[in-house]
Amino acid sequence: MKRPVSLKDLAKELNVSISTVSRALRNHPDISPDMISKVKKLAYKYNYSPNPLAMGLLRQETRMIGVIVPDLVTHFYSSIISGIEQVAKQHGYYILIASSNESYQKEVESVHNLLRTRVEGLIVCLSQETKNYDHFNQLIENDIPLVFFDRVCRTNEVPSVTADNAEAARKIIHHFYENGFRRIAYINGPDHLNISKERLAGYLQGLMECQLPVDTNLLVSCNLSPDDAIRATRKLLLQPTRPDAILGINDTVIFAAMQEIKEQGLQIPADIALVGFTGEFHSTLVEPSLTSVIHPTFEIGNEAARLFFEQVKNPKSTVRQIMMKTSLVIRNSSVRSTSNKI
Amino acid sequence: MKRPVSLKDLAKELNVSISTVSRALRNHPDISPDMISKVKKLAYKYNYSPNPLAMGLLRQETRMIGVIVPDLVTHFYSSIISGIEQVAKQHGYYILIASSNESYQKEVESVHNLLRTRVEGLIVCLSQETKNYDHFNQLIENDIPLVFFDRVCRTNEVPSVTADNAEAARKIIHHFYENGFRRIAYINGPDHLNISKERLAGYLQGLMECQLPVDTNLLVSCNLSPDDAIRATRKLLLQPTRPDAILGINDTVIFAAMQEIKEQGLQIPADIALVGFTGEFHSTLVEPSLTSVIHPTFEIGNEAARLFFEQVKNPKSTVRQIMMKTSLVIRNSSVRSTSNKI
DNA sequence: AAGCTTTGCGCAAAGCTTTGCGCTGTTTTT
DNA sequence: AAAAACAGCGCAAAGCTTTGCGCAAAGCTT
Repeated sequence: MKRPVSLKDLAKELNVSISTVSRALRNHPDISPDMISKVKKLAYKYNYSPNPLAMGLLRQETRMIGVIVPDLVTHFYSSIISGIEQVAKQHGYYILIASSNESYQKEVESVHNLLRTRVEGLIVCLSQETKNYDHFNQLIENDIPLVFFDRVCRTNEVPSVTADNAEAARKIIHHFYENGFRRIAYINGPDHLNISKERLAGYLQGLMECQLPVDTNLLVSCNLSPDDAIRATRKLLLQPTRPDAILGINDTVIFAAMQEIKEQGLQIPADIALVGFTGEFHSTLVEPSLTSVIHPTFEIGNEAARLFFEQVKNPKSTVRQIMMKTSLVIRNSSVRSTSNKI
Repeated sequence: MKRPVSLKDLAKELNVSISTVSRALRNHPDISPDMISKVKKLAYKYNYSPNPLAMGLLRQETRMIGVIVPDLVTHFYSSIISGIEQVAKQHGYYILIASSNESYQKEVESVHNLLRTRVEGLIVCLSQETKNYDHFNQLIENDIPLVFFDRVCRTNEVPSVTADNAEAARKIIHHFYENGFRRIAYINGPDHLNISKERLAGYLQGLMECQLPVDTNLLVSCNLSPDDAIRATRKLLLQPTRPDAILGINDTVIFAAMQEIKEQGLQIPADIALVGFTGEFHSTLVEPSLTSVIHPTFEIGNEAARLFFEQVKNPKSTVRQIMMKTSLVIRNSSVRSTSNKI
């Protein structure tokens, strides 16, 4: 791999100093028009572009953002990453992606690795396992830009973008209620996650508003793996009186539930209605199509990046929390009417 | 954002020269044990880590790989990216991801942008639109490491990783044949793509081997969007004698076809059998579950990265083409027996 | 024609790291 | 005890860019 041409190379060929070449390329008034055009011509010929390493060293900026997500292969995260990338690009920034694979250990490592590479800051969605948040101290203490999204923490110190989880869960309960469902179960995620807490709160509030009793038998938790979701579903189905509707903390969980319910020969939504969260792409393709809360993933990424650049511009900017509106898309898994929707 | 500590900072605090600090941290024999431990202690205290920009400048390496994919949100690509990332990490490299969004224009831009940031090379899957390959000249002429995967070009100059597309398509035809299907249609992708050509070749060979006639009415093309796939499907369904089986160039296409077929009130696989390509995650969730050729995506990423590092180590290494074995996973969309598989 | 301004360019430092070489002061050799 | 060896550290360059300042030559003023 040949070394790219540098100012030095151009300067040598033109028999001028490096500074002259540098100034010529930037149209500095000290440089004669003749020289400017000669330099630019040569630069074009050799396809010169400034070395970002040198610039980074000089300006103390790398124009790179570290992004940590629980996984790369879920549509939810990749779509958010797309959203981040779009805004980053507009600012001339690149993103460095690291996946925690839902592991606290790997998340901590990723934070350190990314900081070592001198990213200018981090945009992070916490791993499922993460309960301790000390690995962000270094960022916070040194005013290194940091933004959380979806799964967040330390919200009084760190800006974040989340969905209106409680509100969304509330709406789902009302939707179930209006469609005649009364024994509404909820498969929650790990207790320490904000998304779990918020959605649970919405679930409870929804029940209250609909004057439905809270039955703790209808409340189960799982880590977010399909296997554990199946286990949780079985637990629900073993109740003396089965739930007639299940809300899942996300679509992965609800897909697993769906599989288990079918396995047991039950009909959806005749026997049990389902509603998921986050609106993975295949919601429309499963049978029956899945009612789900759609997250504006791309926009969440956009907003997260914008919060990031707010901090880059002003390290002491106020800590803002952005809450994104979700929308409940009603499909066949939660309505008993014979008319097929969507 | 505070500046990270540098060797200079450590040197000043210890009243020694920068070189001494640098050598101490690397256990250089010229440095006394006392000094070494003093330096290391301080470095640990201040959490020192070498500035990669300075190192990059010195060693003329950035330890970054540019990766260009048609999109970020498909499981196929994000999984391959995971595979690339794994091997990259092992080598202490980071990857810079750019999405072409299936646009030739954006692909060309991405190549230039990434080269400007001084990535050490590129791992690329061509966009659907790309028919001209000149934007890779710069890489090839300057021995900058380059690897293609899945959608490839200039294979005598550039190493690549592909799937055994022809073989896979062939096997699908045989599978259809064995299950009693005779009018087998194929929805192909853009003609200029190698994956289109190869799968078409396998389709034709499969027909021949099964002694089925080639009916050009059963051969339609689409760009890879769901909308165009629906259009192509309609065209097939309008035939005087409908096909009784459809092979799609990938799962996105076949999902669209599935939707359209259901829309028209036809049964799968009773009226029409389906087989897809690339094995997106939700294949198991659709109804009926989709028979599909599974690509070893993660391994494709691994291999691509390995080919990349072969070039990094030896710029003149031989141009290798790796072909990965796929596997046909048979589910319900392509078998008429009453016994449910998977 | 002498002095002043302007024009056009080069020097050098800073940002950070590694490393060949040189330089002291001490220890060992004979 | 003088010479040789060695231990332990610093200088400076290289990698690339920008920019304040200095300097020379040319042009201008009166």
